[in-house]
Amino acid sequence: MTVSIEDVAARAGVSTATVSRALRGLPNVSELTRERVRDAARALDYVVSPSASSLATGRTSTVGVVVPYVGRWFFGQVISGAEAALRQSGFDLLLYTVGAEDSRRRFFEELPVRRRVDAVLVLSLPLTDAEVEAIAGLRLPTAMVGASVPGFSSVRIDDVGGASKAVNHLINLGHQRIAMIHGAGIEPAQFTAPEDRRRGYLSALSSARLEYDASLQVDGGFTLAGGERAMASLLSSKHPPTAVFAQSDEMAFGALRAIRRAGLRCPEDVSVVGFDDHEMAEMLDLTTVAQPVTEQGVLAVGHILAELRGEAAPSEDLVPTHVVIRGTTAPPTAKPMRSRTPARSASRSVG
Amino acid sequence: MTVSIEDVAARAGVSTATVSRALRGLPNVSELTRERVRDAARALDYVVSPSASSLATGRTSTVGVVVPYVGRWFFGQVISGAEAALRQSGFDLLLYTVGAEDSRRRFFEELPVRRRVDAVLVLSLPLTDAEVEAIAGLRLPTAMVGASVPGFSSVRIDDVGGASKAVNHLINLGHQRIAMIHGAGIEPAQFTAPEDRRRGYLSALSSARLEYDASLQVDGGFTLAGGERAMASLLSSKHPPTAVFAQSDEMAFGALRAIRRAGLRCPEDVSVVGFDDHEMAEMLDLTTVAQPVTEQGVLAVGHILAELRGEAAPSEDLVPTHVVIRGTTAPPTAKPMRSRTPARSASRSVG
DNA sequence: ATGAAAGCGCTAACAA
DNA sequence: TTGTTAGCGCTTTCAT
Repeated sequence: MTVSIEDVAARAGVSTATVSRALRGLPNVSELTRERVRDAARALDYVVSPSASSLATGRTSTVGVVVPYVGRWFFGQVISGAEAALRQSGFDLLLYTVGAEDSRRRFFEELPVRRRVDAVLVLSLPLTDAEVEAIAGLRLPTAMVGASVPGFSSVRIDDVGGASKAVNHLINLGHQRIAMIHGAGIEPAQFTAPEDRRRGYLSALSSARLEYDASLQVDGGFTLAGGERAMASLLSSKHPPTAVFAQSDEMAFGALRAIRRAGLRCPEDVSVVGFDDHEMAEMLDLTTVAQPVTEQGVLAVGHILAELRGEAAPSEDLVPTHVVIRGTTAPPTAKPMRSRTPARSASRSVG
Repeated sequence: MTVSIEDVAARAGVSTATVSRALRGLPNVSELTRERVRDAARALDYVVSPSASSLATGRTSTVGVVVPYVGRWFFGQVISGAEAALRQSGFDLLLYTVGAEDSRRRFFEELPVRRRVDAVLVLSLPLTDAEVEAIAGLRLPTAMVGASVPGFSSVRIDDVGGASKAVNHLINLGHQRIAMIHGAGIEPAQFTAPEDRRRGYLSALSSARLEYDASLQVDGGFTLAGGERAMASLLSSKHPPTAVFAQSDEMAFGALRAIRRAGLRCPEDVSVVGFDDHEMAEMLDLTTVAQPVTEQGVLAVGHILAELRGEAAPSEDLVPTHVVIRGTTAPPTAKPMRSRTPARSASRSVG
């Protein structure tokens, strides 16, 4: 029923070995034979059986991509980049979504990628030590995006630099009380973004000799709702900030909503900077720190392909970010926001 | 180096056939032997070789998922649902992104899924006749999401019903001039959503005996920017609508931006309803038509699994939608928006 | 440059 | 219930 290499060999009048060589473009095949084989293959509509071929070679031409969620903009973009790069090199992409706790546990316990893939790509997944060990036990080229683990290739953005750029932007506008909505929760150590972004925040503040106020740092759990809660709590503190740096755009969106619901305006009453340049950031006119996204997927694939070719040892990429200035940041207004009564409105200067 | 079924057989003191049977849970294996085999396998950390096994069986335990883009919320959600359902049944998911024109062409020409998958899932991809034929030539169980092709299983939402619900909501609020931002561009015939949603729109209008005005239908190309342009053109027409039904949330977001930029307010000046219940719809307080998303992926997988088991012929699912009322819809205000001067505001009656 | 043949690791028919 | 054995379709020495 299905046409095999033997059929092609018969039709081309050569051995199966020659068909194999000819079709894979190996040298040591005369151009004439190669052409004849190609014609036969085309005529029979022949396709190699990947299973037979990987059984024989031990290679699968497949890369496993492990990701917490598809469906979140960021991951989707990175996957796109990775897939394009893989496809171009003749690799297939096997997807493993491990966002849910049980699927995650199962993945690392059973390691379904075993024997199925030549390499692994782990996207933005903060791994526990045990998980790192499980992956390492695979002894497969592995690259991480958004996390850095010794012994593995990784692609990350310059979180420290990005955060301080964001905060510097606020400082340059004249803000002095700058809060941060962070996402440092119970995440395992490999997820360095929250800590790095905090370091960037702190270093920008201290360079500008601004006072350090621990109460200005509040957890938003990297979610929209969390960002909203965090902002609400900042707005109801005794001495609210005039500007907020959110460690992610989603939290910034939540912050914007909290501001709106509080009857305040952004940027007039509070400035907000996000981080990511989420697809909706432009829509919401959010000033934010942009990072190359698709590109990170491409770079990560570059690492594993190089390792597969035996060309390179694991290495790390740090890709740059840049601030995109939009409408949610402005100089602080002259009067404190808690006195927004009509009577005094004349006392306010813009910018 | 790698442990094979023979090693397990040796250790368990049985034949490889028995190991195979025992591990796959086939009957005709005594519980005692099965246990011994399991122990041996566990002790040796044995995993079957998928390539060997599929070479022998002809099955791959893999399903190819073809999608225009990952990275768009909707597709990501559907993929999530599909992946979970597949994983649960022991299938792997091979991802094919064919959004770019060249990757799409390559996919349908070379059909890289041949010999690699047991079934195919096509997500929200309007296929040309030639493409449909290519897929059909695979002779593999195939399911479509968001499109319906004779001979294939499909899962779609009730676009007609959803659209008319949305428009009825506006009508019930008292609107009379209701525009539609659609996405009927050059899409191939399989993508029925734009046309179905238009039918729902028209039927709601005619049931309410509202006049038909072709100039109220404008193309937004299913993108945010397109929606913005479409809204801008509606707002600059001689007789602007008081409400707009956008065929997708993304276009609705664009419409909201156009409204804001025009210095108008939503819903005071114009009401807007979207379609999808995009993750950002809540954030933007957009009234919209919600559809089950993840579930469509699950249902589609159900179809192909049933076909794989030989249990069912291709069939179609039509899943229901419901309107989620949020803050972008309200009764039309008493005065026409082009005369937003206090003097004339009394001259208009509410719906 | 080409061919013969031995696997790769499993499954499934058939025997026992 | 278990074992024997013949493939599944390819790649890769090793000869020629």
